Amino acid sequence: MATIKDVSKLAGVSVATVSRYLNKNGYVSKEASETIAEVIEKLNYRPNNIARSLAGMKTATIGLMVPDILNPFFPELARSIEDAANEYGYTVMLCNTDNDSTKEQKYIDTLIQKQVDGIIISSYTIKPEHLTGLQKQAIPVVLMDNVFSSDSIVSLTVENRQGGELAVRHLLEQGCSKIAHICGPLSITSSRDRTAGFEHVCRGTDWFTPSLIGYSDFTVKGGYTAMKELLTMHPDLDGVFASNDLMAAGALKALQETDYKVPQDVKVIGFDGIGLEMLNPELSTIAQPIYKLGKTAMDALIGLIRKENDIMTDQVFPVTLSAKQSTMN
Amino acid sequence: MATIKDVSKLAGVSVATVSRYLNKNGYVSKEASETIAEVIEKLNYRPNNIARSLAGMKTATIGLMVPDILNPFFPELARSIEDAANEYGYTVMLCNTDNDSTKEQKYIDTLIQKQVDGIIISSYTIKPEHLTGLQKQAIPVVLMDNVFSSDSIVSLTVENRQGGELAVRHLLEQGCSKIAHICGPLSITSSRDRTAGFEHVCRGTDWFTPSLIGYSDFTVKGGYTAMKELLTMHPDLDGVFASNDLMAAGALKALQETDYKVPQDVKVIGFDGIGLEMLNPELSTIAQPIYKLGKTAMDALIGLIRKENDIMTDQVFPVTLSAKQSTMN
DNA sequence: AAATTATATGAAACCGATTACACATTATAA
DNA sequence: TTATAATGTGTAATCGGTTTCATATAATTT
Repeated sequence: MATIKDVSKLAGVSVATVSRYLNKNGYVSKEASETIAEVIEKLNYRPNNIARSLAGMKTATIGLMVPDILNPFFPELARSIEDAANEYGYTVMLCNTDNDSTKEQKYIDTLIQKQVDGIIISSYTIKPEHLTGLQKQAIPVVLMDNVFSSDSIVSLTVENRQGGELAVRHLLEQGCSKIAHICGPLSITSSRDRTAGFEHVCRGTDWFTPSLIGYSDFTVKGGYTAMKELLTMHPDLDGVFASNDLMAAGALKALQETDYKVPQDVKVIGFDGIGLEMLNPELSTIAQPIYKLGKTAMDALIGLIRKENDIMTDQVFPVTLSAKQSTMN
Repeated sequence: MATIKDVSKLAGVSVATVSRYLNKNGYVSKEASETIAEVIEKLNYRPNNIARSLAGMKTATIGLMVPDILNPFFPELARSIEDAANEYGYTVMLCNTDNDSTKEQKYIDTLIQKQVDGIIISSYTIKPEHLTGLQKQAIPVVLMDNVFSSDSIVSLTVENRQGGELAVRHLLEQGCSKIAHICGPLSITSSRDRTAGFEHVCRGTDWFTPSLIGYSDFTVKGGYTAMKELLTMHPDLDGVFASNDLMAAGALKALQETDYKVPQDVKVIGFDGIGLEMLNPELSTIAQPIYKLGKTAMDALIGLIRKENDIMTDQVFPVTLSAKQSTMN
C-alpha cells in the first residue's frame, strides 16, 4: 500500500505539499499538482483514513444505535440515515441494542473509542446519565423518540398524541361506534402518548370503557393476542387503533381468523407507516415521516459536528393519516 | 480525553508499561498493575482505537454490503452478522448498494480507506474484477449468494436448486396438479437456480407449460402483478411457487383479492424464510438458515483475518421446508 | 527601488497508541 | 557461588497522515 511518503518521494516534493494537494488547502503550484496527480494515479494511492483521523481530523463515521433492525421500522430509518450520511461523505456503524442498557452502554463506549464524529440514538430505554460519556468527549448526539435537552443533544420526535387522536377521529368518521385500542409498552414515552391521544378522544363518549384497551408489546404476536382477548370481551367492537403497525397487523390477523371482515365489520388502523404492502386489506396508519426523520437527524448531527451556529433545536414532526383499505367504507 | 501518556505520568511508569498492561502482553509487576488500574479508573481512561489501529493493530471493524436493508431478508442477515461480530469484538459498518456497481465500487474504496479488517458482501451484481482492490490490500472477503473462488475469498450459498425442487414436490404432495411459478430476476444466479429446480421437477409432467412461469422482480408488488397475469391465463391453477417470500406474499394477496381461497383453492409457497408472521394464512416457505449463514460468514471472515490455517472453504447450506397454513390441506 | 504581499515549499512536531530493544534486577539451576 | 533464565521497565522508533512555522521567490504596491 502506497503511503504519502511514497508519493512525495516519487513526485520529488515534500509530504506537506502532497498533503496540501490532497486537502486542497494551502498553496500548491500547478506543476507540483500535476506531478502529484500523476504519481497518485500511477501508485493508485489512497490516503489512509486511520492516519488522517489520528492526525486530528474527523473519522467521517457516525454511530447509529437502534433497538433492533429486525423491527421493520428501523430498516427504514437506517436506510434514510445512511443515504443522508453518504451524501455528507459519512459512513454508518450499525448497533443493535435490544433496548438493553448494558448493551447500550457498551456500544457507547466502543463508539467513543472508535472516535465516531457523532451518534444517532433511537432508544426507548436510554437515560440522560447514559450520555455523560459522550458529553465529556463532546460527541454530538441526535436522539430520536426521546427528549432530553442539552447543548450537544438534539431530539427529534413526532406528534404521537395528536397521531393517536387523529387515528381515533378517523375511525369515528368512518362510522365506528365502539373502538378498541391496543397500546404498546407503557415504558415507552411515545407509546404512552399515542394511548393518551386515544383516551383523550374516547373518554367521555358513552361507549368507552377501560376494558377496551388491550396492553401489548409492539409485536405482531402481541397484537394478535391482545386482539383475541378484546374480542372475547367486546365481540361487538367495530374499530381498532393499534399503537404501531406490527400490532395492527397482528390484530388484523386475529380478526380475520375469528371471521370478522375488515373493514366491513371492524376497521383497523395502525401507527408508524412502515410499508406492509403485503397485507390484505392494506393497513391504514398514522404515518411518521420516517425518511424525513432520518434525513433531518443526519442534518442536525452534521450541524452539531461542524458546530454551525444555526444549530438545529429539538423538533416535533407532524404525522399524517394514510387511509387504506382497512378503514374504508 | 486522557491519553496513555497521562496515565503513565500519573502512575509513574512509562507508556510502554501501560501499553503492556492494557494488552496483557509482556511483563508488568503487580504493583504497577494496581497503580495503573487505579489511575485508569480515576481518569476514566479509554485507549484510543484510532491510534491503536494506526499502530498496526486491526480496526476491529468489518464492512457489510447489502443491496437494500429495506428488503426484509437483509435485516435478518445483518442482525445475525452483527451479533456474531459483536462476540468477536468487531463492529459493523452498514452499506446499502442498491445493486448498483458504482455505489459498490465507491463503498469498497471507502472501506479500504477506513481500513476495515474484512468485508461481507451480499450482492447480485458484484463481479470478481470489482474485488481486485480488496485483493491488493489483502482484505478478506466473504461473499454471500455468489461464488468466485480465490484465496482470500470465501463464498457461502444455499441449495437454491434443491430448494426449488423441494418446494414443488411439497406442493405436489399436498395434492396440487397445476403449479405456477413466479420467478425472480434472471440476472441473479440464485434466482435462476430456484427456477431451475422448479423446471426440473415440472418439465415432463402432463400439465406443464412454459406460460405457467411468470417473470417478476423479488418484490411484493411484482409478485402481485405476476400472479394476476398468471390467473388470467390459468384460472385453474392450484399451486404457486414464488422464488422469494415477498413475491409469494404478493401472490397471496392477488389470489385473495380474486377470491381464491388459500390454501383450499390454491396453495402457495415462497422461498427465504423471512418472518412474515403477519400474513393470513401464514406462508409456507423454503427456509434458508439465515442466522446460521450470518454467523458462519462472520466465523469465516475472522478465520481469514486471523489467517488461521484451517480457513473455511466455500460452503453450500441446505434449505428446509417450513410448512405453514398456506400449503395445508 | 524599496517595501509589501502573495505564492510555494520543506523540516519537524504532533496525533495516541504499539513494540523492538537495551538494560536492570531477581529467581533458579548448575 | 556463578551462570542462566525469568521478570520488569524505559527509551525511542514507528504507524501515515496534518499542520505550524520558517524560508524563499515572484508579483504588487508605494
